[in-house]
Amino acid sequence: MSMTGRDGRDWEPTHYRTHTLGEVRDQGAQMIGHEVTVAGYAETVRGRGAICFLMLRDGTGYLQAFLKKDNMDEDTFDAMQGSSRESTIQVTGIVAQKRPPKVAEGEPEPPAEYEVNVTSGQILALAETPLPVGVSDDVNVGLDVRLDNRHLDLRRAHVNAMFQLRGNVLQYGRDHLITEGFNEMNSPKIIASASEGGTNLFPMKYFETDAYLSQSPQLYKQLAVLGGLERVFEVGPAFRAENHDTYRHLNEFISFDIEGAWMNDEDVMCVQERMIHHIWSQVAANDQNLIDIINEYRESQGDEAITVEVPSLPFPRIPYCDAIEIVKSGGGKIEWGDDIESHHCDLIAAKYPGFHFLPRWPMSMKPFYIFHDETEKGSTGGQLSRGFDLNYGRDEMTSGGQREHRFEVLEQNLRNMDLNPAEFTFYTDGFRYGAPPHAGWGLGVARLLMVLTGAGNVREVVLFPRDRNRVTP
RNA sequence: GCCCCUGUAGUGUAGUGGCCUAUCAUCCUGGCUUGUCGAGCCAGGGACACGGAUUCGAAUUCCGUCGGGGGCGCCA
Repeated sequence: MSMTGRDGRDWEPTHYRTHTLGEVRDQGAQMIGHEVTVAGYAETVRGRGAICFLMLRDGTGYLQAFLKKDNMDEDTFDAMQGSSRESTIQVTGIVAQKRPPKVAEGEPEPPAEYEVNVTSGQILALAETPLPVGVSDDVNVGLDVRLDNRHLDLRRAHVNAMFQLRGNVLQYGRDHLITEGFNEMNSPKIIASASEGGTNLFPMKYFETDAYLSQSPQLYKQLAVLGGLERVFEVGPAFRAENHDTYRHLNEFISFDIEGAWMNDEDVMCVQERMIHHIWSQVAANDQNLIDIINEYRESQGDEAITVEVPSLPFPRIPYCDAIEIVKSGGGKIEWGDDIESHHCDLIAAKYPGFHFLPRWPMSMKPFYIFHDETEKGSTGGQLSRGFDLNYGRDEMTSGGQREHRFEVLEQNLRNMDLNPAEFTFYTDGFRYGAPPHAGWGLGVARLLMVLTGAGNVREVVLFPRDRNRVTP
């Protein structure tokens, strides 16, 4: 005997239950008269004296347990009738058809529903009252209160759906990269020095030595490629000690990172758009139930429903020089060599609201390890690079590029940026013994989820976000 | 780091110097109810972030502290 799990597959029964709630709900017709043991959270407890209705919830759905004082031990009955919302309860009983609810004259009869007529059971864990976050309350709880009580927030249907979707998205991304020959790897998160210039590192003590939390797997995935793994990817955390406080930044975030040998920037942009296309296609094909749950909540809050529109390929490419012109013609103040800031992105997004690549940034704006072709110059004669971003609307999802594989050029790039090559040997040493041309990118998983779920804040789609003001829970 | 906004029961809110012994919903506690399903009915409970100032009088005005939100920079 197996039971039907949340994913629709057969699960082995466990010590605490013979069936899932969704299974009894869906297949109750064939189960009438059979004894089942189920368990779940008590979402509501409606008492009527000598009878009691317990609405149980597990990962698969809802099922009503019907308790009658005459049918069971009286102390057990009283305990369950007096239990608080969100307590976990196990019941054993006989599957039966529910009595149909009263319907107004002329209304159609609703389809048959099933319940468990309880004969025995126990409270597994009683919930304290009151709940800091009402799981089914019709109030709009603030994000900070929710994050302080994420374990309860997660019991809410739409929140739970978002994180199920997140897990699926990671799986679809992995699946796609594996079909393209990428090998999953893991890089160290404790490092002795910067693996990528620019951002602030979190210092830590590694025994008697100073060390840092890794800000990026950049160097390590390159070394793996140099070593002949050819195509690698990693899904892992990056840590950045920056004092930003916006809807799209965290100090710890998960990135989807790839690196591939014998590839240039255009090659890995193609990998990325195929991967995103695959993720969106799979979500559209498999996860409409989760999207529906999210939309049910959104509609209750007066928010517009989200739809999964699979983006068409290829994504538009808007080279930096063209992007500057779009910003200028939209009234933005910008010159060649300036960074494209958020308010500039708004102007570009007006023309390209979906996914779009911004390739060929000025070399002067990119790190020393980005590849450049000396024949590629910008409209004012500045050196262009093979670095790119991927934006969705105004938001940056990815940055990536072809990497410089020639040792001498790496050293020259450092000198051009007034950096001392002697201080970057941790990076450049890997390139002394020959290196294939290669390229890669890092994609913010939470930012991708924001697009997919319509979340207005990256914290919505990160279980336990870490920002400047939050290290707990 | 800079700029702007904000802090009222467990949660979400009303409140603009006296009508506040502070509104409403949800919630919580107790009681009634042998078919509820947004259960119902009855009774009860719970808050002005903290410290100072102005004033006859402060939830309301001002200052400080500590929280929270938004924007910018930078980034994924």
